[in-house]
Amino acid sequence: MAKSPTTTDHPSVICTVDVALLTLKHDALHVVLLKRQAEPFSGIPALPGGYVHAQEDKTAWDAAARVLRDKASIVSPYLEQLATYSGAERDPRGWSVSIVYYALVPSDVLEPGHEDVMLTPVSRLPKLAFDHKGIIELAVSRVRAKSQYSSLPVYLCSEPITLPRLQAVYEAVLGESINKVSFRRKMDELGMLEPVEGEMEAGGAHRPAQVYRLRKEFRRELSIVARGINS
Amino acid sequence: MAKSPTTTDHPSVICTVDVALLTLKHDALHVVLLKRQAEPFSGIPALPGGYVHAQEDKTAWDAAARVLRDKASIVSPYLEQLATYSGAERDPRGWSVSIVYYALVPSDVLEPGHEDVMLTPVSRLPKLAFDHKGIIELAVSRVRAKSQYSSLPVYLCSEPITLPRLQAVYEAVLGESINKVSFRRKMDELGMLEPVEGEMEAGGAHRPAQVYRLRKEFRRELSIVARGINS
DNA sequence: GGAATAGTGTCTCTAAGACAGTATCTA
DNA sequence: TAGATACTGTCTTAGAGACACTATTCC
Repeated sequence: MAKSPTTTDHPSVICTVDVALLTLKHDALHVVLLKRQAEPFSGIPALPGGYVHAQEDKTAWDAAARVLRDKASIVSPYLEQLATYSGAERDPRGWSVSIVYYALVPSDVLEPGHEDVMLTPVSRLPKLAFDHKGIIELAVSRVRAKSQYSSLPVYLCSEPITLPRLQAVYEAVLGESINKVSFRRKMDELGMLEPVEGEMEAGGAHRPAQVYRLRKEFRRELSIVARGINS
Repeated sequence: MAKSPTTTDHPSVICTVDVALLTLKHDALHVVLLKRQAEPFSGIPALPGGYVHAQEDKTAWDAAARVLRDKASIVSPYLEQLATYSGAERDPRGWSVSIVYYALVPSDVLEPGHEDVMLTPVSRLPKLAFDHKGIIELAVSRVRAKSQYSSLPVYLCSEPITLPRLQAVYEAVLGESINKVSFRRKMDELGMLEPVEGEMEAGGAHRPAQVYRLRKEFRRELSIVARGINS
């Protein structure tokens, strides 16, 4: 065991972060991909990512947030660690570590402008750089699993929200229809929404829906229930 | 963006793995701790861990398996990634990444011999090196959560197993008693056990218990149920 | 036979789903 | 008023827990 106080005995590890930035478009999960500008995999779509900047980032989470800010102009999304991919084979430059995060945003915070930004349905992924295809698949399955028993999908919605729209979001994420009564019981149990008194969402030839907002306690924190939404 | 083909633009990141090795002793979860031999935190208990050896380890998982082999003589435990801890503050040597794994073993595969090996109840953790206390707490909560709806606790048992003993293991992990009928229904639903025909575990002044073994499909793979064991 | 634990049959209770009813808007 | 969707009341059904009963061993 070395006792070199400041620097590395084993410097030959590349340390990066990548972010699977997910959103909902046309009732389907999409992921943000960027065409790579540099080798390796130049020109191939990849997740937004980059080196950890030890001088600048306090943690890998901060590095992921910086990547989102710089490459997608996203400022404070729901951002959580997914897993860490590592090994000698995944990057031709050498033994690499990628600490991977996933983020959820409402589609309206994505700027349409950017060149090279591809908003791609997760069910139709093209060839991707590195092991990013497997990463996205893991991210999607994680989001599906957490959506079963938590308020996670609200981060795909812009506020304020109505229960019918939120149910459509859950159904899009989970890929199956949900019983309306059960869904509303579950949202009540989650306790994350509060009605905005008197506010209704009109806009159709039908009864308007009650408007809700997310309680402050759940703006950055998930709400969890013991038994999931479907079986 | 750099295009240096083999080495690092940002070399000043320390890359390590740590393992939360958990077992059951006296019906309580315990974690294996080692007194650190070197600075920093020399003499303080810590999780078994070490540098990633880029020449030797194909992935971080392999590094974790090597650490277990070298430091605890554990050969093929259930070993799964927990999370990655990173940042400038957690290690006085500099900006560090620790890819953390957790492992479950039956207590009888732990060699009692080793000096400096402390088998410590997770409910009575001493002062620990680095951020290892928080890591252990996360590992325990992850194991508890997964045990609700999966066969994870079987990795804490040595085979062959009986249902009464397995129920005691689940109860120890979850920290609450489980209805016997429900538990047996759930084990049946998990479908991971097969009875060893004719084999009974005697050893008391009472009816002997049917002996089961783990089906081959589940030796390295969890079995999952949709609805958890308790509510 | 008595004590102890293994294993099972069955009733109750809770929670999820089905379904239909009422409410409230536009055209 | 017709049509559409929001919301709610309530019945049905499925799964989890309670409890008691039988089974099998040792003493």
